[in-house]
Amino acid sequence: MVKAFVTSVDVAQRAGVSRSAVSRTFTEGASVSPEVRRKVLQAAQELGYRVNRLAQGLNNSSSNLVGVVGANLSLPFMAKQLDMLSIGLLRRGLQCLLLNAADARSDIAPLIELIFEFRARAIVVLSGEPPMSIVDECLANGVKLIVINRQLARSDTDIILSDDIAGATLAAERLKAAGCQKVAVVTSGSGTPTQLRRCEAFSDVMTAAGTDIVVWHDGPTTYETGLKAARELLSDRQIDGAFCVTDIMAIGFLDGARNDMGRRVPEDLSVIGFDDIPQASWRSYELTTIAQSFEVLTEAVLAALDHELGQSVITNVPVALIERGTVRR
Amino acid sequence: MVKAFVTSVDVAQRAGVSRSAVSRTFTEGASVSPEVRRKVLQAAQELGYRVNRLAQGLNNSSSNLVGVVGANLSLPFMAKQLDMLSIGLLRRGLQCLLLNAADARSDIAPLIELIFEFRARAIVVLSGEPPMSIVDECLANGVKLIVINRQLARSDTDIILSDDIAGATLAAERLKAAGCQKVAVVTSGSGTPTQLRRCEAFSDVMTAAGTDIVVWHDGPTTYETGLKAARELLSDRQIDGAFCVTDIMAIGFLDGARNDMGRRVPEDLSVIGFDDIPQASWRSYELTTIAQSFEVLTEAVLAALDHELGQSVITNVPVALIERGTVRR
DNA sequence: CTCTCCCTTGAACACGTGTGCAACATTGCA
DNA sequence: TGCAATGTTGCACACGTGTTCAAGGGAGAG
Repeated sequence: MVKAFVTSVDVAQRAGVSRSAVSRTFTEGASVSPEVRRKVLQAAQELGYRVNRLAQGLNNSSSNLVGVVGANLSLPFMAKQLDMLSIGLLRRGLQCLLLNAADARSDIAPLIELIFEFRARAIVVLSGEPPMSIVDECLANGVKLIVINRQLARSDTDIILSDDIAGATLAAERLKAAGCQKVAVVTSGSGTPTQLRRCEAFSDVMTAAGTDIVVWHDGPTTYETGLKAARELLSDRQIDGAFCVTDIMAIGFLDGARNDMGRRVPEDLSVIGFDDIPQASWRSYELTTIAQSFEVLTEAVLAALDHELGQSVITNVPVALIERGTVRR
Repeated sequence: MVKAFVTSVDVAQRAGVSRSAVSRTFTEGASVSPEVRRKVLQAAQELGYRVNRLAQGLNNSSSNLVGVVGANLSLPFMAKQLDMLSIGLLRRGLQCLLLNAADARSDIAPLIELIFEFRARAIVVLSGEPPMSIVDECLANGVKLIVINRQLARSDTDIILSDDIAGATLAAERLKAAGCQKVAVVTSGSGTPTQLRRCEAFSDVMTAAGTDIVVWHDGPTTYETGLKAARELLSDRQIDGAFCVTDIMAIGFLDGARNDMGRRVPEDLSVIGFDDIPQASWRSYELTTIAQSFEVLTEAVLAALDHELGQSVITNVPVALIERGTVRR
């Protein structure tokens, strides 16, 4: 350590006032005379003073940090979510403590522990399942817990869910309207609640309509998984429709169907995805998909930050069918 | 605030020892008897004690935080970079304070200010140009500054650069070998140092070889920009090669060339990109590109964290040509 | 038994801030 | 002039740690 940071004591000394005056100058709505304020600001400027947020946080036993737990940040859906969230937090004067769980199936408990240790104001879980015990600890310690698209059977936590069931139903109806006779459902082997819900809701509608369905699940939620699904499924030439529970897999599936399995889309095969990631609109795909508004989702998280502690607000992010070119009209 | 967190005083009381003993139990290499340690650990367990990292940081006037400044996190290149970096930091026992600059051209000074206020151990700049004054402040306050792919003419800062010049040269040689007669260079209008270097180095090689080149630049670094470039450039039917300084633009360019401008790739037109983002290997693109190893880049950043303060280490991340299918053989 | 040495323990301080409280200065009004 | 009311200022405390320092205690050697 070469030299310590400038403290409020230094500033006070230079300005010839008490340390309290310095603190008050930088505190919104505190009572300071214009004269003192001017002197303090000048001294602070000259010395290069910055508030020590650690001390600040220690003092009011809470920081402005918000812990964000995510995984697979390079997947488009997660990246987009994190991008918008981190901007929104910053705009609200909050800072984003990013904890990357690396693997979607890894245990996030130690990461949440870390967030506690920093006395963060809130925890946002984008990936993984928080252990139940955490919920109580959050409540006891005044930390807001916000859970996105996770299965968490608690009535005292903010939960934000994209409307998977409505979305999957929209997808099913659309494929039925396209006249599909035998339909594949493609999902990963990770078994996240979101994917399970989509899968199940879709299957329900289809079986109710008497349409043949075949469910395929394996591997992580990636492009390669979609590709693999196409190669394995499409040897069955009867399959003329597919619902991929995630755009990233849908895109892989499309590529496999066209390039490896010689299908024309949408003439021979209709494909529909979920999420509306940026790549879905790329010219090579023009993927018909179920969109969930990233704006609405982000706003919901930010709004949840202001909710009462222990209040349970379940926000459903609305979905909409985006017609592009991968389903027969 | 419903209730305060458990403190070391509470634990000490319960265990019937002094607070020092508690602190020592949780400090690596401190001297505690096995008996006391056991009692402390048990009490801590029962009460749910966690260290307060704010107090900890205040005490040793430095936190384990590392400030990361980025922008456009949803672009694949940035997302991948952030993903690997945040994992690496966590593995080393450091926490990632993510500051999203939103726009690549926006001023990052206030964000860096924030990092200072948190007494972070280091600042990693992935996007934007830090003001010169920051460099001195970092030095004065013992904060490590690590700059990635930025133009920063300082000899006392860690700078990590992908080898843009070598990469651009590789690209140029490859297009020459493909027999291209008139070549376009596609870059964004943002004028980031990396893009400028690639653009310039490529142009140098090509003009030296006497090959016709036309430089196009406009808009942000996005898919849409690449698309637009193709539409505007390819009315000129003489153009038979293109170097896009970023994969994301190369992919847009490819889509525009094939779908809007009726070009066959690589028969009529050779396209080469830079970065080797995940999408470049997707079956619909199979983009020939210049790869920079994300692993090497990340390792370089992590290694830089251990360097002496004020030491200048310029790391060149090596590049390699990845042959796929968009350049004629 | 005495002395030395080593290990363990608790008290006290420092880290930098926000704020309650009491003292003080100033103004307005009667 | 006297008094109340208002606005400003400094002192002192609390926030929760890690660490220095001196003291205590036990063991081993002479």
